[in-house]
Amino acid sequence: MSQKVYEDMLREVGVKPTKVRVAIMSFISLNHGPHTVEELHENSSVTCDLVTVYRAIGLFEKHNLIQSCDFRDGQLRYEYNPEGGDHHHHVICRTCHAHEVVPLCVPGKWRKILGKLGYSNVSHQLEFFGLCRVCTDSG
Amino acid sequence: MSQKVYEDMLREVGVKPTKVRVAIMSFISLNHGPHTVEELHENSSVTCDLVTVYRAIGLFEKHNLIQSCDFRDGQLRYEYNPEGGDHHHHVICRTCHAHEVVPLCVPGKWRKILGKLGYSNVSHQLEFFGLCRVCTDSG
DNA sequence: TCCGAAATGCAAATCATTTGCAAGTTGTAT
DNA sequence: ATACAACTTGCAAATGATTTGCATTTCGGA
Repeated sequence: MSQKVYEDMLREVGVKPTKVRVAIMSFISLNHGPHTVEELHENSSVTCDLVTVYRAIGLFEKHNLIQSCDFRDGQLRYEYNPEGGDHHHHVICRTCHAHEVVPLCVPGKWRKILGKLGYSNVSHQLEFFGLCRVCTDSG
Repeated sequence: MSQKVYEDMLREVGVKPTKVRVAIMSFISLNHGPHTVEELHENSSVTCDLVTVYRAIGLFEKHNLIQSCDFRDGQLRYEYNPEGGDHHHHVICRTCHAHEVVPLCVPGKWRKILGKLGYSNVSHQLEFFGLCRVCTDSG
């Protein structure tokens, strides 16, 4: 397979492409939707300790290969961080925790502002919280 | 004092204005900057159990009186959620955890989009993460 | 004043995430 | 090839914010 793509992806940011890391990176790249660490652990094509998954995603996130989402349900989720286009966020129901994609992202010009503040390598985490239609009606 | 302001603020959303809640609400309204639960517990003008603070902010957040910020350092922070103007977000250094205000917020028109998705009572959580000047230089 | 619902304090549980350490793996230079 | 040093992994245990259960207290309305 083209493991190579993911190996290179890791090498590019200075992360040694071990078997486990490549497997997780591959899974996260190919499967949409933010995944819990548990999910990554269960579904990646390589068997490893849960701790190893934590360590891998820690690295990935540090190097901006993935981004985290906080649905406020006690565990973080992670999602592939595409360089360009497909960036988006989520809206989560405060009551039933249903969630869906919000096809919006913060304006590009904000990067400039953050640059002026002296920050480099900036990522962001944005989630919307509200009451979904069902919960609005029944609440 | 004009405790009354805060009592009314709570009553308006259907939260019984107990002494503790009013004290916390008052503190959070008057003191800028996101506060950890610990900080609220220590600095509010009323002595109460830490658990009570958790329960109070849980209520406040549910009713959108406050918003949470996740600096990714293991504890959530909370901040007064002003109806109109002063809304803003933060940028946090991934390395040294320094943080400062980013005087930006998501465009108002997004509310409409979220409304169309069927969500009411929408709030959001937005944080930027990057490397501050110091850490960029030394890293 | 009395009653019942809601709020609080205290103690203990929960549970995602982190850490320490020993063992295994990898790349590199000899 | 071989050996070394650095890095990665697994396992077990710790950490620490947040939540939960329950008995007691408080508060507003009858």
